[in-house]
Amino acid sequence: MPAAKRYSKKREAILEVIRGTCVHPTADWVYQQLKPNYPDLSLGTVYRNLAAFRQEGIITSVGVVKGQERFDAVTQPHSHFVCTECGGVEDLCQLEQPSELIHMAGEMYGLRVDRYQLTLEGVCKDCLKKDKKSLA
Amino acid sequence: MPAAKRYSKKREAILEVIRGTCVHPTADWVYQQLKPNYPDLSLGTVYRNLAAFRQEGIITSVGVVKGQERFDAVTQPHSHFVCTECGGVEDLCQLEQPSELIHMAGEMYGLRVDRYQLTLEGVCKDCLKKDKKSLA
DNA sequence: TTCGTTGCAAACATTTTGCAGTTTC
DNA sequence: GAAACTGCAAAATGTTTGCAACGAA
Repeated sequence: MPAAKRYSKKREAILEVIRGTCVHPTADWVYQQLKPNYPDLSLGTVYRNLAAFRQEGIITSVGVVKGQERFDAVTQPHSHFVCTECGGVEDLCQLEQPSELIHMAGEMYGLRVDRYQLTLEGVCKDCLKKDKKSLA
Repeated sequence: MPAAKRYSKKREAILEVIRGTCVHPTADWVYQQLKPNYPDLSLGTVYRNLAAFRQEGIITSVGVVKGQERFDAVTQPHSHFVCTECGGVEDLCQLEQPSELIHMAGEMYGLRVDRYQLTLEGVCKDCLKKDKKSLA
């Protein structure tokens, strides 16, 4: 791991992409977005930078959905909904966080809690609509 | 996918193993546990049965930790703590579930919520102890 | 005898890594 | 010029799958 850090146009672009979307992208999604403007971009670079961002705490991981890790530029705790049909991930910002509960849990169990995440799983609005249609 | 279902000693054993532990095992962990008693057991069989159990709702997935999926024989909603150092997963049964919140969220966003999960992430008791020691 | 189940190994998909060339400072 | 960054491709990892043999009903 490098001690100092240098500027990199591609790194900046990767961060911009993930900050500019709410789809909670995969590494490959970020790569596909940038490829047209950066034809010599490598998927490995995207992985490397995402890993670095995460370590710096600039981004966070929502978890693995259908085998692919999903990232999020919003690092403050908030809830997510994962659609098991389309794999979509939505923010549920209006859902309040059980932060007191979490704090208590740490003390109760003797743990250091760095992060927490409430994840709901089910079928999203669009997929529900599609499913209804295909039944007809 | 088969319509009817037949008995299988190995399937039973796999279920027994996952029901008899609280480590939230990986497929490979289950495999390693059974290998001594079932020398001709195949890892593929473990994967196939775990997938089937999950589809039947007999087991559930806690998520992917350090690249490996973790399973749980307890299917009713409860919270988990994941240690980012050792990869251990603990149940936090005493932590009450924000079930009303979840119910509201479904209606608010027009979603069908099938499952939810509160996951805390940090460093567990044992790893905290180890870390302290290695500092000395 | 039928057809679900399994072992085995090959196939797959995602992610990581080594290295040589390039870019930043 | 030193060291970080990148492209490329190979490697590593976890999981899935095809097929022939096996086993339960």
